[in-house]
Amino acid sequence: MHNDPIIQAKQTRSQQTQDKLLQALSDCLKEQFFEHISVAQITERAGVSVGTFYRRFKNKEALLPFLYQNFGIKLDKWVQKMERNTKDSLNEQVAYLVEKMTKFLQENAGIFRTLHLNARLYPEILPTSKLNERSAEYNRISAILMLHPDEINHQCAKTACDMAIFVLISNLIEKILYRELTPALASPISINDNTEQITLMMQSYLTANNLGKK
Amino acid sequence: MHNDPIIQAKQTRSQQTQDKLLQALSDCLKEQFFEHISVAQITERAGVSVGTFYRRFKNKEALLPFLYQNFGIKLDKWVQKMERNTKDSLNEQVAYLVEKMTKFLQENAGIFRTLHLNARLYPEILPTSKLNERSAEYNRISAILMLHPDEINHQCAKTACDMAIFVLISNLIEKILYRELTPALASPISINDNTEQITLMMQSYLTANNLGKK
Amino acid sequence: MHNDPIIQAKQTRSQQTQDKLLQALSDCLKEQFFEHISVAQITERAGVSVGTFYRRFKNKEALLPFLYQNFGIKLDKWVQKMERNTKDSLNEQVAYLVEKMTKFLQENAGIFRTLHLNARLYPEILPTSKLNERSAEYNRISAILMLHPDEINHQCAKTACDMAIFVLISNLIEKILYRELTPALASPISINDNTEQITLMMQSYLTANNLGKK
Amino acid sequence: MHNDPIIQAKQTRSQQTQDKLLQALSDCLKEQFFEHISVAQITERAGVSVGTFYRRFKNKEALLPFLYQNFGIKLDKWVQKMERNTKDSLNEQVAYLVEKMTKFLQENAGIFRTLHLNARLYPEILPTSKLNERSAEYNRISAILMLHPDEINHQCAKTACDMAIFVLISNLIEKILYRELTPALASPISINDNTEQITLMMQSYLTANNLGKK
DNA sequence: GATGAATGAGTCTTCATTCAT
DNA sequence: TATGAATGAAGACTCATTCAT
Repeated sequence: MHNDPIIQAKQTRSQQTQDKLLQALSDCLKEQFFEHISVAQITERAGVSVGTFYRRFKNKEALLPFLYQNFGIKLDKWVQKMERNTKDSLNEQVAYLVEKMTKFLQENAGIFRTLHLNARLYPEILPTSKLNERSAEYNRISAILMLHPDEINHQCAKTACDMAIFVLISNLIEKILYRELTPALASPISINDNTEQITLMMQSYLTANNLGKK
Repeated sequence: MHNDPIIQAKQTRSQQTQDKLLQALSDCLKEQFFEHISVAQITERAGVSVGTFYRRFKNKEALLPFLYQNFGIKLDKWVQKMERNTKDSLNEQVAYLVEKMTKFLQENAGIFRTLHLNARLYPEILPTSKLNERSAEYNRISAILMLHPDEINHQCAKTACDMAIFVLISNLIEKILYRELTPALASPISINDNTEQITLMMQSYLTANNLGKK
Repeated sequence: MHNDPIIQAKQTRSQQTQDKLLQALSDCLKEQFFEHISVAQITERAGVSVGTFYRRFKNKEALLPFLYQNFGIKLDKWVQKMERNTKDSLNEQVAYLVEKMTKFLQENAGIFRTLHLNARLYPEILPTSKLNERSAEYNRISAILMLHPDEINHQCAKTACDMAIFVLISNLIEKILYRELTPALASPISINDNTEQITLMMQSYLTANNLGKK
Repeated sequence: MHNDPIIQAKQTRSQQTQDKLLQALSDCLKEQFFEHISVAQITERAGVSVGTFYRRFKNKEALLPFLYQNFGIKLDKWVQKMERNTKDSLNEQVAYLVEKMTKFLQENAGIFRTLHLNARLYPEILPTSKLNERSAEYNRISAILMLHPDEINHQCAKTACDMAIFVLISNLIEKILYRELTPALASPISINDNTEQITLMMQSYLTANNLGKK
């Protein structure tokens, strides 16, 4: 006769449906692109009726913010993990970051691809605030490199770290998320080589070695 | 009453229709994404009937290879120009390449974006052979850097050049084509800084300076 | 622990719910047509759940008879008022009736329009018995004119009075309820002129002047 | 090998479809109200596909103007007929008009009901210009009565004729189009009596007999 | 009883593709 | 051969009604 289980159950029912729908969308996204997924498909996969879908969400697009939000949590956790596992030297830190980020992208390729492409197809439906939050996380990753300021040989260490992170991410997006397409495909570098070389490139860039320029 | 002129005329007419349709598609692509363009729209813009469209092309997707082909010609010309304008030192060569490629992408952002996204949305409709041709062009760009072998301080100069080019392209795709989106947006590097820094990074990477690593 | 108060309370509560729903429907009808009002809208406005609605009423249409009934009470009161305020001469009586009826329609245009249109859109859901009751009220209005039998110059005074009332009502429906639509709109008669002229017409018709007929 | 038949055929095909759809709507309207008719119903009845419907008309509502237009032509013809068949005396003229108009409404009750109700349900979709045209036709009918100015005993003959016509139309709308509903139902006047009495009323009103008032 | 979540039939609408002319 | 009318499958969305809690 306790209230809690009942309330819990009530909350859960509603929430369960929403979760089922989000999960169904995630599943569908592994096979096809958002645009090609119909509401009927999602609801069928979720085991609910279309009406139920429209009771929760205004339309298919309304699901995306939740996807972004869920992803944000995942991303935050990952960054936290990186922040807890710092390395003693810059070079080690860079190597570790490249390795872990590669793995992170590989393991979440489906969701990453979706969000990456959606952002490009529907820039308007992304709430600006969310984007800013990503910016915060990029900063935090950059800050991890900044833990080794004396090893960074650069006019502006901050800029260098930001740039290194940005280059790394751009590189991994193409190499990991779209490895079977141009430009990744056109480039004869294997994934393993890519990991090694991008590490090397970041290290070269960040450390003293830029004396050569002028 | 000679056959030739008539056939000629027919071929020409046929060709004209095809060109008109391709042009119409290109025009439409400036305003909306391929997916959202209907056959009716294309034919209306081209001034031909839908029936005529289906006489020439199996479906809308069948237009894309032609678009890729046209782009291939453009790309080839650009690479040729790069091949003709080589620099004396590796560092100069890198700086020149970064500058020109940035400009090339900026000037053709529309078509680049379309092809880049289409490739990601419809990987299946890209004929493999076309991709290989791209691969050839990537190779040629890489080869330009290889003109300075003694300046490249690397186990495998070829790998290093390929990698440098691939990183450059990935970087420019995000920074130039999607500058208002994550990750470009989340990164605080300006476009000018990006040009400068990516040059620096490639130079650091390619030249001797990797002594620091170990 | 007496039953009465509880039952009373229950009945009251039940009745309250019903009243709330009827009131909600009335409110909605001021803004949109019955057809376009959803059960969800009504219940939301009434502050009850849809389930509760369906416990009370078979469906949305089942609300209408209650609306008609409420209106019947209003109408009855108005007729009673007319019956209490009779005039000495037929002409005066007609003028008074026209004036008051015009005002009555103007003041209740919303509900009149609704019932008038609903009756036309859903003739089947009007319980016949209710209609007969209207018939009774029409008769009572007609009877008011019949209070001046000697002034009515007609083969059948009853027929003449019934006819006069019917013509008056038809005229006011179009002129008052739908004054911005055809036929009212197409007719260049102003509302004031209409009041005056319909009075005149009824008087002409009812009084001696039908000598012309044969 | 004449062009005409072919062109004719082409024009006809397109036109035929449109006519079929309009006819189908008309047929459906005999059984149910516009609002309750689905596009699928109309196209099925017309023997064409839904796609064909949407090629001609933006949506269901887009059919209405055509219905109005067709009706306008019919109405115009009827008015012309009335204009050609004038009577020698006002009384005869009134009687003739009442008789013919009653018949006209009876024969076109379906379409009249539809237009009358639609105007009330969707006042916004009626192009104002069309309404004005009706106004012209009302004027023409009124003008027929005005052919007997010396028989009309009224301050303003024009006003009297307009009023008479408006009252007649209002009366017939309720009595003919909605004879089984309030107020027509509530009034004990038969249709035959109504014809006779409305004639009488108009005659009384228009002719000298208004001396009695004061 | 009351609640409101879930259902699913029904409607509108689009658009790729076919086919009569 | 070119045209554009016709087709119909497919998808989005609504809402009256039911039913588990």
